[in-house]
Amino acid sequence: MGKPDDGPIGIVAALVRSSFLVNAVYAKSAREYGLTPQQGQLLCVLMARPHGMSELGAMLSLAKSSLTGLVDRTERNGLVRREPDPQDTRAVWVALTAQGSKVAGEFYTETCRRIEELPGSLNPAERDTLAALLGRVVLDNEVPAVFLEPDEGGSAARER
Amino acid sequence: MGKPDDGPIGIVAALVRSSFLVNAVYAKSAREYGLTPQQGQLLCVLMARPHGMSELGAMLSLAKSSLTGLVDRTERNGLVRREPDPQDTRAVWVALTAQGSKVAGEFYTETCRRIEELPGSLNPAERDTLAALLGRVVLDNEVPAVFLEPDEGGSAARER
DNA sequence: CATGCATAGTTCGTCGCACGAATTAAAAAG
DNA sequence: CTTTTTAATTCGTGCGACGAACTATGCATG
Repeated sequence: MGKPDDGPIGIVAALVRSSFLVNAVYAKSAREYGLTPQQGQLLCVLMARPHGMSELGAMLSLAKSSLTGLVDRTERNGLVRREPDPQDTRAVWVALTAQGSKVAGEFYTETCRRIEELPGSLNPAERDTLAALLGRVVLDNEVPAVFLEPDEGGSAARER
Repeated sequence: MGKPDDGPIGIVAALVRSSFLVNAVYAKSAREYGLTPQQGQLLCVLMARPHGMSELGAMLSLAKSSLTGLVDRTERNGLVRREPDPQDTRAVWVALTAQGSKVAGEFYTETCRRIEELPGSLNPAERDTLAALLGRVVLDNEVPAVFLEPDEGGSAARER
């Protein structure tokens, strides 16, 4: 058998290295919008609709204190706001501000564009196959919607 | 057209969400070995062989000061050591210690196992297709070997 | 209605980690 | 020999992760 790195890589290395690639692209894009990757992620989740802290914490797999800090910093940047919950005075809803919607939309659109370029050497059928297979993996593992579908994100980004 | 979340997800959302999933699994695994994700990543890179700081910085896309700190902390944990470069007294090589090799091997093996389970609902042909397509994306984008192939990693982990 | 339990979120303390600018020391180029 | 380039570290700063403890509120029970 040839050297391992001469052959096709396995599913495990492929998944980990593609994750590294996506993280790098995501972080670079976020940085260009004055965001950290975590702030970008928060904004993307909130593009769909406002969320409670408990729900956000669960989606982002963060300790409660981590989320409090992240929302504090993002609120201080004027991108989100906390709103009281009329039904439960303990709870708050986190929503995008007008500026937050604008930044989130732009960040999201540009990040979509960059991520879309990554599989650039695949033909359309191969892309569809990759999307279908990865999509099943994501579905089966119940990954939260930390990034909207372009259809969802596009309409959310346009509703400004 | 049906609701966007009823249909198959697109390549962009698939890539970002699968990255989120892999990150979560990787972080959880690292944590169980007393490592942070960044330390785990450093150890995995070093499983192949010792690296210079410049090469490590390039592979991990880190600022030089960030890498210095990461190596400081991992050295303090007894998992890596800095060795002088006989050819260039400015430079250092970073290598795994005996304990570092052990921890890296165990972390790597367990993380492989967990990542391998993610596409559990795909049949073998589908897994091979996914690996081939993602592998091409990774290759075309020149992603560094931040995670060894199981063949490489297995032999590296066994060389103890 | 009062009490106890559960939940929502924040505060606190700590450590890891990211960056850029500046610095020191050594190697390379002229 | 001097100047430029390179390797890595130090410094200062801010972000982000955690767990424990806390405060306040809602819910269930007697």
